[in-house]
Amino acid sequence: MDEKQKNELENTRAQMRKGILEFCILLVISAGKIYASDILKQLERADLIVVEGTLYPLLSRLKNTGLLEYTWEESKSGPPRKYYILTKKGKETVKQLSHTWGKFNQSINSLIHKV
Amino acid sequence: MDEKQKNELENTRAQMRKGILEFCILLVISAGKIYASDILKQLERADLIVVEGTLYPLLSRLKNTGLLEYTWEESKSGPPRKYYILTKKGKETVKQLSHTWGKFNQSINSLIHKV
DNA sequence: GCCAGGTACCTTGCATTGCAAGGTAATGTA
DNA sequence: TACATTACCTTGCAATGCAAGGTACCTGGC
Repeated sequence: MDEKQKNELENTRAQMRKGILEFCILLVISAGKIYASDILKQLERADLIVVEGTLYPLLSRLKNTGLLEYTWEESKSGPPRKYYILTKKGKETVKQLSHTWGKFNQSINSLIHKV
Repeated sequence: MDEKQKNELENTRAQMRKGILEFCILLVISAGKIYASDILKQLERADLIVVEGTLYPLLSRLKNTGLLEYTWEESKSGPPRKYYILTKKGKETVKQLSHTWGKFNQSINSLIHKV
């Protein structure tokens, strides 16, 4: 496999990752209050590469659309942290998106099995 | 559920769709030679919304990166058609992407089950 | 023959958004 | 006080999906 193809592959993977990013972040937060740096660690543990410059604007967007809210909390070892939780709307959205995810899975499986 | 939330939801869904688009197109083509308009129909049947303005540039890109090639064929009822097939590289890539898809599925499941 | 309608391919311009890079500020430690 | 660490945030660029509009070929009715 040559360099060009590797890049193409990595690019497509990146696109997939982007697509599920927002969903994954909501999933992580749905597990309980959490702040940005820890969200990054959780996602990394799930093999999803995300960086700060992506996460912060996204969190702001999700807050502005009413899916998230946050509270400041002091830390024992550093500056204060913004702890995010899902709003009621956020929880509903996660449910809907889980369903959507299932649907896409079906779509892809139906395409795969035609081969 | 209000209008704003619906939009937010639809937006996130659109992002997911985008992410898997390229993969899905390759899957469709992997089933056998096919031309653009029929690709659109196949995707629609799998509940994936795609439009011409998205598909054509993407097909060109995939051709340029060597994943696809095409041949012109006359039609019995209209202008000639570009029939696409996967190259060897394309087939490899589809395999890789199927694997990637499985991985993302795992990631998401691991996140879901933490809740 | 000619033109209306259908089919098929393609391009332009805009808006969204992930990401690299760089910046600010609070706290802890030497 | 200086430096490191942790945490939050912003700017500018590049990629890309999509709406809208455009070109060209073919068929069938007149």
